[in-house]
Amino acid sequence: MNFPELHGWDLSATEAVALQRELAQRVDLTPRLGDCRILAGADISYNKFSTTLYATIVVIAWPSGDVLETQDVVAEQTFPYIPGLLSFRELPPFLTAFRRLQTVPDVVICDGQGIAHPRRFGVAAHLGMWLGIPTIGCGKSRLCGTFTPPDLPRGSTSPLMDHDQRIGTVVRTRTGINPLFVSPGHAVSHEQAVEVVLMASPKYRLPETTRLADHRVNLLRQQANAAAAESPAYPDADSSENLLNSDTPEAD
DNA sequence: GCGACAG
DNA sequence: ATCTTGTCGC
Repeated sequence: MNFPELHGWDLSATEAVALQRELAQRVDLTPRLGDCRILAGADISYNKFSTTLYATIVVIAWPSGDVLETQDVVAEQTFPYIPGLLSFRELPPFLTAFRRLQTVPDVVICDGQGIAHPRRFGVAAHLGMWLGIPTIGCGKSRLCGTFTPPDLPRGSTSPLMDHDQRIGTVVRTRTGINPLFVSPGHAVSHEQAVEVVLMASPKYRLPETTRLADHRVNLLRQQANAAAAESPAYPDADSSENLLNSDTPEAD
């Protein structure tokens, strides 16, 4: 995919919040979503206490579910996780992966919120503004807003409200299972966002795109861990003590 | 000041 | 998000 640089990423948390307020003004949710035959999912994983991020994009055909393309990226974290500023941590590696993508998806389903965000600029809205294609926020939990739990049957919904404004929809994708938090990211309506998420989640709680990306990104990380254990860049302290100290006199 | 807080 | 075994329920 090809897309222009929207802004730089060398920001403080304060600057990031200011940028969100600025960019949120330009969010355009005018529905421009046509056919949904090519869906994309994106996910990130990392080792606890590590700053290395593993990112994966999975593109699938629908309704066949066939995987059309995947892209993996390993990158160092450039921004920490701060609630409300998730996109500044996750978008840099995602954008690298999307640049390498040969297939242009009809819609991207993101892990996290779209406009259901304190400044109406969650990760899906931010990604959509960069890519210029329809995106949907589909979080497993709530960032902000109030709601009444939807009825138990799959397909039941309940509006996610921030005071008097609707910012998303709480959607039950499996009967009796915890609902998802769905909101428009870019170029989609509330209704379309819900429709797409329900379509992409026929059997499990999470959309197939999210499940596939989640599975693959964890394989990527675990394989990297195994490779690192097999041929470490630097031997661990215990096994290297003798080698490292062989020409170093002991202290008195 | 206190509680909440996507991944 | 990650760590982590078994277990309760449809």
